[in-house]
Amino acid sequence: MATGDDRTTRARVRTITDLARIAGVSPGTVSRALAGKSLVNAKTREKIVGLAREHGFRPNQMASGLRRQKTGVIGVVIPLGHDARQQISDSFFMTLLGYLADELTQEGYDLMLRRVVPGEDADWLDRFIGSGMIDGVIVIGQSDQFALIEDVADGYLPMVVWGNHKEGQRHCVVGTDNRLGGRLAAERLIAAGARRLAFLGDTGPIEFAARFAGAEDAASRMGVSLVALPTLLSPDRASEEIAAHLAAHEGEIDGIFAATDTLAALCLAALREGGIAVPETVRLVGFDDLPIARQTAPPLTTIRQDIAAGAHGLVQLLLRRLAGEETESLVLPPQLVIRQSA
Amino acid sequence: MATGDDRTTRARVRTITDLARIAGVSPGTVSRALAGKSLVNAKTREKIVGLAREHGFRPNQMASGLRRQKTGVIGVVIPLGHDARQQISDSFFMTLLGYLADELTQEGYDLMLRRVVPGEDADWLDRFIGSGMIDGVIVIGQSDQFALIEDVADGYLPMVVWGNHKEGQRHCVVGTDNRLGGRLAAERLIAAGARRLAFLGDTGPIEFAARFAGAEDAASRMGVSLVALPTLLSPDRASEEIAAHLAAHEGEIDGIFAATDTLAALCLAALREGGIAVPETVRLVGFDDLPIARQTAPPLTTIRQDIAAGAHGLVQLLLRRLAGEETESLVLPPQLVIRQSA
DNA sequence: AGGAATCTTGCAAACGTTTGCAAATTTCCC
DNA sequence: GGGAAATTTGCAAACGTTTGCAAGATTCCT
Repeated sequence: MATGDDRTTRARVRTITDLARIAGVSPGTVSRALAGKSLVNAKTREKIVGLAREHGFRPNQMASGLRRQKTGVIGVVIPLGHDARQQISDSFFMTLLGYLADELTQEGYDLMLRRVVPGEDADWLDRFIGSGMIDGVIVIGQSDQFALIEDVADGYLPMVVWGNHKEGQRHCVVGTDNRLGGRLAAERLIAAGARRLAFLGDTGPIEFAARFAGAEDAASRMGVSLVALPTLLSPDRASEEIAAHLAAHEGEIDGIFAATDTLAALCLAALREGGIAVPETVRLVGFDDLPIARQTAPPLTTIRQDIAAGAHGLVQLLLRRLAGEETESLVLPPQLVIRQSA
Repeated sequence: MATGDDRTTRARVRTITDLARIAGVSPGTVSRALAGKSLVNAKTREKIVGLAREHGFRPNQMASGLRRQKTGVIGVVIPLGHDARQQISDSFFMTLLGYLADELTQEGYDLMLRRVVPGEDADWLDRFIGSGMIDGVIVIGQSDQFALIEDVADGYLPMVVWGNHKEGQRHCVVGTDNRLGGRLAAERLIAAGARRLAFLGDTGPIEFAARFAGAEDAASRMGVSLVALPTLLSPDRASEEIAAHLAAHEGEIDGIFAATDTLAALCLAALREGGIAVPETVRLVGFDDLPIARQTAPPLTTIRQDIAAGAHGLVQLLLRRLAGEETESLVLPPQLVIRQSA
């Protein structure tokens, strides 16, 4: 057996031409056989496929990509607006990335990942698209690059973005209805007895701004107060910042809507530290429904984003755009998950 | 201005030949100019680079890759041994992935991500390597594929694996000294007053087995007992399982070493549920030092893996292997982080 | 049996870069 | 000013695959 293997494997077969020589046919035929085209005789195909397997041959994707003018690779890019956001956003974006990997694999695409810092590289999106390495691109998070993305969208069809939907925008986006989510959160706090609300989080990023706006909608409709407690979101500083906010508003707040479960968890720790009972004294609602939401004490009431559905939507829309179709954006409904913090 | 732009951009310049025509030189010269080679006259280069920028031209990476026989892409593959492990492993692996993305970008490489289920696709590693799309590969986690990875390592140099180091193995691995970590955990539990220890986690995966072995070392040396409480690690079932374990060993255990912070967090919840005081009645130590470890109540004492250092090591070793060097494995020291759970 | 219709195959030209080689140009030195 | 040396360019052949076209086999029908 070993000798047999040695003999057949002796000259490594790396190209379709090598295989053609061994099989006694032309390279074109091998190509057609391996591609499973119907233009090749069944017996010939069988023989070629057998030989390919035996020699562990796989056609070179680069050459194939070059010739066919498509690569079978989808680019996934995460713009990091300010470094500070990076760590906080990780948990959510990374989970989304995992689902994306699964969805794309299932559709036969590979995934090329890039993190970029737009500040250092104004050209990030064009560069990725122009590289010729990817058939389409998924942008995870608009960060502060809304305008640039809009520009690119005008001349480049196969792009889908995870983020917030804004009336009349030109790029195709998939995302949760943040405003509705914010409303649900505030309504829950109010239903749980809160009358003096606070929003914990930076209102700069567009998604967070929408969550805040939704909360404002509910608060003003129900006639309760709402104050914004901006945080830098830098993971090291967030804890102190939150504690400072809580101290500054001691006794003036009885319901907190955190922009993110991660922030909510930190907030919960700060409240515990301060001896403030949750949910008795202060009610708390998070956003995302990350795994951590289940594991805090008490478990977090939160607004769930359906990450799996989001990934699915991103990929399906992208596929249709790859086929040349102009697609609409997709706005997913958030869902209130009641646990024990509110 | 608009007219000027229109005129120059009129015929989209997509290939190096297009640009050559405009610049009045040969394609070869353009190629050399853009590559920054010294064989081209400074003035010519300047002109060409200027035109390239003006027209937003970027050389096609596929063609370049094909010709140069290198792609500038590193494959990162996550084998999912059994589906069950997937979700639990996410938190740690995804963080590692983030750091890898940064390290690789910094070195000028792109990252191609693949998740594979070895059970469904026995050929996963060869297929990735043979695709011709990547210059090297980083495997995140050995899962249950140790033997297969060893085989591949014999014939393929540019591969580095995150995982456990085993005496005499042939593939280059970067990872934490799990056994030492296990010892540190057990020693901490004992120092905190525990005498009847338990290990919470599946001892199947090789990393976890090593952690358990390390704990055994310490336990037997110090003359305390240690029992293994295997868990399936499927996220839905884990909670119930842990609760069952705790109930079964009620009062017989005063120190728990959880294989993972995620498990430790679940365990903490179960203990709280059962009204068992931590760390007074039962001491608890986790592993990884994930962000969550800081946010539980009480915060977790845990064994820290330096993920950033791991990512750095993986990339540096891979680079040396790409240069043809045979490299040794890299074993990183774990670090005990004392918080309040033990 | 003879030709039309259908299958299979081979040929050769792409896909867009890079690069060894040699030709053309410039610079330098005596 | 003349030739050697150095610099700058162009030419054309790769890299490994796919695919339109046409030629060669087969099959089928009358």
